[in-house]
Amino acid sequence: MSPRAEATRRRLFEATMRLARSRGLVAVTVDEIAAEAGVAKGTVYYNFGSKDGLVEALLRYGVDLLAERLRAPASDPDPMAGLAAMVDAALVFMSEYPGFSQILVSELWRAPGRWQATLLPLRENIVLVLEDQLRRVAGAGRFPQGVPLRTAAAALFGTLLVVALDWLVFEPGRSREEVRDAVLALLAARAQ
Amino acid sequence: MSPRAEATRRRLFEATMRLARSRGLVAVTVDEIAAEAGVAKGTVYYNFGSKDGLVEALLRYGVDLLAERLRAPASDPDPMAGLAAMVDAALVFMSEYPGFSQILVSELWRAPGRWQATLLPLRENIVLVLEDQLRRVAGAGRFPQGVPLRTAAAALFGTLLVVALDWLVFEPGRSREEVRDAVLALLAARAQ
Amino acid sequence: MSPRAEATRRRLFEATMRLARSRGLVAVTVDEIAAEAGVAKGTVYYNFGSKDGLVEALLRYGVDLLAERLRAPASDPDPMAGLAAMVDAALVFMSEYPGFSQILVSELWRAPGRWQATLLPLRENIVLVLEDQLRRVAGAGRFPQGVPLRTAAAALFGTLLVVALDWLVFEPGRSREEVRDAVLALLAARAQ
Amino acid sequence: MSPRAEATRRRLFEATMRLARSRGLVAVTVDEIAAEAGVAKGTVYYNFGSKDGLVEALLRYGVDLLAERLRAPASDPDPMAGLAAMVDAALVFMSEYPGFSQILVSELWRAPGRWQATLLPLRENIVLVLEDQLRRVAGAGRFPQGVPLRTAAAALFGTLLVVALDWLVFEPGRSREEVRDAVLALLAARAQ
DNA sequence: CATGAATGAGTCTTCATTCAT
DNA sequence: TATGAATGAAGACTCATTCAT
Repeated sequence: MSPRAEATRRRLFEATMRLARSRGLVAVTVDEIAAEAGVAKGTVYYNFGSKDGLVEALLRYGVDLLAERLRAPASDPDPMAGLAAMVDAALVFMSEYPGFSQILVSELWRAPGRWQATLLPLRENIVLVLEDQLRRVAGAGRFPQGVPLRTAAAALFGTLLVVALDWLVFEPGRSREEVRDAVLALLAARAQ
Repeated sequence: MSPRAEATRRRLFEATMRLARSRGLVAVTVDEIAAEAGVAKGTVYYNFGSKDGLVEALLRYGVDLLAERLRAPASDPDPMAGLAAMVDAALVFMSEYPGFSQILVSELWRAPGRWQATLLPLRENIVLVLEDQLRRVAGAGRFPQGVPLRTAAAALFGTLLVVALDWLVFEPGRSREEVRDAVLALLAARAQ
Repeated sequence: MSPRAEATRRRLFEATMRLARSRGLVAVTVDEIAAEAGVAKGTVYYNFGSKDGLVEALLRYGVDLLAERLRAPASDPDPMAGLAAMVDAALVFMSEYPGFSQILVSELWRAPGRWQATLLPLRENIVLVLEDQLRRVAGAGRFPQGVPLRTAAAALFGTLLVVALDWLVFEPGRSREEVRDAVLALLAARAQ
Repeated sequence: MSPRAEATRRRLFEATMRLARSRGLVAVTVDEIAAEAGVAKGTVYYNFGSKDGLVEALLRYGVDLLAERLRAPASDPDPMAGLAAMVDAALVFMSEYPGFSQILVSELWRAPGRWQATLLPLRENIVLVLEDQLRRVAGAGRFPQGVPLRTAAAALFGTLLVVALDWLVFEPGRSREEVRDAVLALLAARAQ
């Protein structure tokens, strides 16, 4: 793909996320997306084939970016510090891309949804990163017993999403640190 | 309102929830809703005036029902048992109305959303019920310090939603008790 | 179907035939058809579901009408007179519906075409009517041997189409009788 | 024109005929033609300026080729043998270029059609070749009186087209000789 | 009261054409 | 000379809403 096309695609992603935040993917029109990105409508179809194609590529793009951000703190020697850094990284991502977070929370639990086939493996990606970290935390004896790590990781992902959105939508004045500490405090993953 | 009209309205609500579960409110058409409910399209307009009118009435109906279910366990003399019963009641509601839960998670954090004006006061209702219960738990010394009760209640509501949806969509085989215990274990409210 | 809907459909058929004559079905837009018929565009979709649906119904409508016209002279006791009357009936139909004739000649020999599945059985209908008549002519000893009746009937149908169109497009001044006699003279189906 | 360009143009012609056979000229896109011919889309515009330019060149190319094929048997000293050879040559051409034949039958009788201005003189060419031959047949006393030769030639052209298409589309198993003999038998030109 | 045929503004999509490289 | 990314006017189709019956 040419660098020019690459840039065009990224601009279409950003435009879509900005617009979908308040109205949802379905209610955003291709005309609006093209206008917001500063390209002609045909360009969307030249690059993605359809509105659905654009959405699918956007979901991949966003989730891959989030997973990459989450993976960075995994190497921290202190598991609890690493977990805190992951929570923080997630909050950073979600405040950078509130539109994408809104899209995720809207689309992730449809049964079956138009993009389930795309989203499921992507979600798996993220949950695995979190699960690995929780395993390290558990290995350090700092995770409550009785909850399967897979379940805890999935719950952590969902909780992060909704807490971040609560923060961004209803209490944008609070600092990221506050929110991060609240999440950690609400998780049982703190010292006994 | 006549009992017959009442029944028609309820059937339209149920049809809407069934259809919106996998596609979202915006993507569901009035034709489909009428067909699914077994009435003529004109009947929707006769009863609700518009699609938005139907949606608004549905949101009120669902949230009021959920709030009512949550309020019942508040009278339990043991705050922790009451909290557990509330979590359980929420899970019961969400498994009874998975479509409504999906609608909530899709619409609650739009900024600003088409139904924000309707949803915000309704959400307030639910969060307040949870906050009151958390206050009782805190009064019994069983809630970690440092997290404002309002924030904790809001987070609890979101977490309940996403954990319930995780359960219903991805692990429908698990029992409600398991899920409830996982939620309680993951909340710091199990301190001591 | 209500009489009102019936009338609407017929008007859409007539409008489509008028417009398709000079440009072909593909080049005619649904907007134009609706405007020509004096209804809103949505009415086309309410009645036929799609442009293709309209075209398919139109093909059925036109071919059935033609077959009906052709069947009338079959009862003539004189087979040659009956054949002449059939040729005449076909020419009458084609001069009444030149647009439909143009559609037929454009669509009949696509391989495979979008409406082949619809057209093939319809064409069979017409060819059978002609074949039956040729069989009566042959029974009276007035048809050359060596050409299968099926083939002759199919060829007669095609020839009628193109001769009628030659007449309507290039020599509209000639009378129908002249054209009919030319067709009959060019066919070997005349006295030996 | 360079030989290479000549080859490119011919490949675009062949691609267009292949694609237009089942869908018609209007429904075939420049993208498809370029892909089928194995060249970039820009090459079409480089060589023909527009889609219409390509189509016009194709019509000229095909009709000239057909006329050339038809002219060859005109020198046969036996007019009936020459006519039979012409019919045969036409059938050979149409079986070699079924797509072109389909284009002709679709476009020839539009009133007025997009390519009428191009097609009419071309058609005149072919009809004249046939008319000349019929004149020779009539000179030998083997053509029925009462049908103007111009009309008979035009009808013969149309009949050849539709009989050939009937053959190619509905009865591809039959031999060309059979079809040729059927055409001749059905023409009154076999008188005596 | 209820219906369903009809409406038309608004969407998604196509595709002939242009033009920078 | 050839390419293919980009364009935007135009076309197929949707769907909330209206209204005569």
